[in-house]
Amino acid sequence: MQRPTIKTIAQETGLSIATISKALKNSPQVRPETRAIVVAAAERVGYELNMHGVQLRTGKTYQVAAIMTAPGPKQQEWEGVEYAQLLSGISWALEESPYRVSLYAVRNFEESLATIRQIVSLKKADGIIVSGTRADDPRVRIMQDADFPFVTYGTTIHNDPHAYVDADNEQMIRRSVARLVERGHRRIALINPMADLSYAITRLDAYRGALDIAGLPFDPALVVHDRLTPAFGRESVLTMSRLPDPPTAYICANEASALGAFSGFHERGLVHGRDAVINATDDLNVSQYFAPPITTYFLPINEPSELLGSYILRRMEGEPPEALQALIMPKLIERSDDRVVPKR
Amino acid sequence: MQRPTIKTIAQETGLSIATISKALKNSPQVRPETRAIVVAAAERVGYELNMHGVQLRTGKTYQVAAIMTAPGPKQQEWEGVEYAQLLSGISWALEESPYRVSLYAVRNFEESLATIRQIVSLKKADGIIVSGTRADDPRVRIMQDADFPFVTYGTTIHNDPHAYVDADNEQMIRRSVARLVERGHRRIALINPMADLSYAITRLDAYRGALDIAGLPFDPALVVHDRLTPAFGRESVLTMSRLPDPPTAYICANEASALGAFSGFHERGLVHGRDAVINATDDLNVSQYFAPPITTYFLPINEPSELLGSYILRRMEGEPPEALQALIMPKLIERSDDRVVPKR
DNA sequence: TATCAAAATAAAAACGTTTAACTTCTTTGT
DNA sequence: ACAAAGAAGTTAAACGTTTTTATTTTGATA
Repeated sequence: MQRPTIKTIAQETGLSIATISKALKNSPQVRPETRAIVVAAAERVGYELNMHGVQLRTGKTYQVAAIMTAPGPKQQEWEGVEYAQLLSGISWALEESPYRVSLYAVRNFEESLATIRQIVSLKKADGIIVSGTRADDPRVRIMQDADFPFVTYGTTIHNDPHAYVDADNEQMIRRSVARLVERGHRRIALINPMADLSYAITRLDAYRGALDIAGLPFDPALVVHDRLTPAFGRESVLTMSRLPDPPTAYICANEASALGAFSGFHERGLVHGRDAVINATDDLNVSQYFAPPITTYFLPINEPSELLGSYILRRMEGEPPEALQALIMPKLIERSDDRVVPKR
Repeated sequence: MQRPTIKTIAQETGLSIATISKALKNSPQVRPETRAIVVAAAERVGYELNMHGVQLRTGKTYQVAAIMTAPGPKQQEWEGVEYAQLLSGISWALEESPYRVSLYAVRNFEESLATIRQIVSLKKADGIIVSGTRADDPRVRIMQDADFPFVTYGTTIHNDPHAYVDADNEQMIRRSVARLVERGHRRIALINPMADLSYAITRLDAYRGALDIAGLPFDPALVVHDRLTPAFGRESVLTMSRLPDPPTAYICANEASALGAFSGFHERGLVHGRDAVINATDDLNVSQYFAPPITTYFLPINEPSELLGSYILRRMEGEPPEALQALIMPKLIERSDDRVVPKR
């Protein structure tokens, strides 16, 4: 027995396939009574819309492309693990819609650029979600030029306005620094993501601004940029703790680097809360299990990810991008006093 | 200007669309010279196959459904993070093929069952990759009954043979236990995944077998089953360390639970290597950053994930499932001596 | 050179849907 | 009472491909 089509329903009801099609999509051209008959018949025969027909006819793909930048296979590091939660959040937001998440794993920025170019020009999806935005992001421009719906996870700085979701990095860093200064810290390290990422710049600027306000000097030796792996956090601590005037606080951009920082503490014999402290930005709620638990700004990743999903839906419906911008302020979770007794 | 189709090429070359179609798929029915002409023309006009037409005509979807079981949004726990790497591995394995990974996030087993039922009956994908297998898995049976290509990440115990990829849990646990026994441990705890998962049973059986061989008694109080979150690892340590005769070694099923176990150590004032030790199964290579680093069986997750990708491709090509089964033995990484001085 | 089989190409139908254009029927306004 | 307008439905074409069937071309043979 074949899968029923609108033709099946047409025969079943004696109506034409055009009417069936219209009835099923609630066109005002068909009478409510007729629609009821059609719907009943569809129900009876177990009809389900065949997307392939729709896609061919309308050119819509009903796919949302999620561009996932993950390091290559050789690169065995704890990086980008929050992507799992990000994807599931997006997927759930699309659940009630006919759209599916189609995954495009890429190794680096260039690949993501090429992939996006292809998706846009060959219309392999109806919308794109992309993360790891740069200050001036060519991918954003490509999609804007083609008038292609997209949402970024992360802001840009020099691009025209577009739909985005991001944590409020600016506020987060300003308050982090201010709080540490209040607690007597004068040498605060910033473990920052890759320098070309937009939020690295935002964080750095906020950091410098906060230092200014506190009347503290900016020391480039206390700022590092790289991929946010544990290895990076570890190396940073190993290096900076050897400075003549080492930091008493480390602000880590995520939990992976914070974990690595702990590893560096262990290696150097540093004790958290005595020699220095670690703060972090948390989106997996894992810092509470560190020993000791650390103070973090916590933004449960499902929030931005579900927002990404609903934004791309609304963007594909034609809503203007200006209405689809969210900066979310993470919640401060103070798990540690974070005071450090000044040496001597 | 419209996107070129085979019709464009037909006009361009003066051939019929049937010939174009055949030429482009290397049918022996078309002369090499003709094919050359067609290919050249296709190149010239920048032709790309339109999948929608193909899909409608052939019924193939060129989608591989990846069923991702992730806890609901409220459930803010570090769980299932390795899924990100899993998905990217699969996605890379499919890169050269026309197939794409389509993501289906589900909250629990029942949802995954329903989702798979739907994918199979409505043919929403050409193949399925599913994880979290149970000893007797109804999803496997559904797919087998429908003769639907699939690969599981994880074995089953009571199902008919099918394609799978898994770590060799049996060997891993046997050797883990034997190694700990060699180092003087007589009370070894097993932090195991949910009891209905196939690998929980495999691990438990191996654990009992290894204890038997070592002449040690089996104590049910030393075995716990639950979702592998840090919270679970932590709770397990908090509880077990209060036993009259507490364990001196904890074998954790993944890194999340191992991290939680450390948190439990910290809470109880236990020192790793003095009071007890933690071993784990590692697929993200993160245990090296614990303080102190712990001994693990390491299986870089990209290995099984790329295997999953290539297996599903071969399965969709019609290879028999018996040829597509892999049990991978993780590599022992001894980061700690793991001897514990007996109390008193 | 005529014949025939084989090889190469063309024609046409089909996959399931949407939609523009058309027909029929009913209602409304003068 | 009748034309015009509106409502509800139908017809037919179209989206881009594959594949079955039909037709033409080619080359070998008698």
